[in-house]
Amino acid sequence: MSRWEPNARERLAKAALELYSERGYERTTVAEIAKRAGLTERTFFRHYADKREVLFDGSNHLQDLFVKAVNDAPESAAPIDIVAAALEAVSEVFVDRRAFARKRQAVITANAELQERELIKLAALSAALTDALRRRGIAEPAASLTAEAGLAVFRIGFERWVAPGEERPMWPLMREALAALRTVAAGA
Amino acid sequence: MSRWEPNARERLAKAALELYSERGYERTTVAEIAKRAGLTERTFFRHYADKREVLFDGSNHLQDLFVKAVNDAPESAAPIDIVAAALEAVSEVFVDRRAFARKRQAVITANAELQERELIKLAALSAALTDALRRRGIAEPAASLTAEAGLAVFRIGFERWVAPGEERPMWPLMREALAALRTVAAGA
DNA sequence: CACCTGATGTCAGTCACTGCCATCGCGTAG
DNA sequence: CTACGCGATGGCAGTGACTGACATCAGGTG
Repeated sequence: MSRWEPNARERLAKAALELYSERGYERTTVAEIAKRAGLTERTFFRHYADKREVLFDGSNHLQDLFVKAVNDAPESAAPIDIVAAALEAVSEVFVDRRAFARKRQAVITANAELQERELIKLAALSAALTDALRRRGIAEPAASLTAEAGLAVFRIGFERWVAPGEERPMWPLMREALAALRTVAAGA
Repeated sequence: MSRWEPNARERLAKAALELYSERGYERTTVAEIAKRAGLTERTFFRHYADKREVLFDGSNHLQDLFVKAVNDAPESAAPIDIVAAALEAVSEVFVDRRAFARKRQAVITANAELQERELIKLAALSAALTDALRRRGIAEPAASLTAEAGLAVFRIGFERWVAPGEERPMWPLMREALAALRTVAAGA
């Protein structure tokens, strides 16, 4: 038997989400999170850079997924179709995660600091997408705009997917948002 | 003669930008900013909610401008043309502010926390634009997407406008980015 | 002249976050 | 088998952002 319980990082993330849900982000101290996870405050900061980051562990994974999907799109695809393919691939991964996503999103929506962190994660994702598109030979500013527009679609689709009462899977919602973007940009 | 020097708020903003430029945001303490402005730390926090906000006093003004321009666009204009009109109106206001904008932007670019704050200000702007578009009868998700796409154009245009060496006025840069968006979204 | 108001100062306190050093079970070189 | 180093953790003091409560005082008001 090892000296410490395993999965310290996961225990911290779980404790944090619980506490943020129960009494709100601001009224939760890092010491409380650590205590619930059976650890100390100092150890929390060894696993997560700050009190917000504990909610954003999945961001890197999402970014990798997006980039991989862009890389895997057919050679001949137009920028907007590459983005569509990436959105479809990413949508698959969220199957069975709606309950967790709703809980997490409720916490984030209730606090401006957490929204800031979410926005910068999305901005990093946008930059990674832009890079991936440029590596496929798409020039600026088309690469940036495609990434930005694609993420706008993702945000709106995700927002609807986690909305209370919504039960459709993610991909159809993404497809709807994408169609709306095409219409708007065409000048309708 | 009054008891205190006037324009405390402006003095704080000026001192903050100077210090953030000189030694970086992180290595500047609020006490130092207050001291340079001839005030105390406590007074700083009476004028600005936090250490970051002192760089974002102009955000509300920008948002008002955007919304007004949307409201003033011709009745018959399509969503994307409303956004174009707003971008043109906003561009006028930045004439003669390039030096200040560059200094401020350099500080923000050098620090992740400041970028977070900038992103949430832009998100608030996006929400305000969405509202304004909806009040003009544009339905969702077209309103959101138009606002998001419009802001993507603004970000890219602004980025180029403050880039070193760039001397063209803002509006032509915005027009170029807008044209690129149309092309991308059309599926080219 | 007495009173009120608004902008500021003072001070103590909380909490996020960091640097430094100590602890100790475990694997491994010798 | 033993000594040694490693890795994850704890303990602790310190800095700095931010807040709440109370004091101060010039100038306007009745």
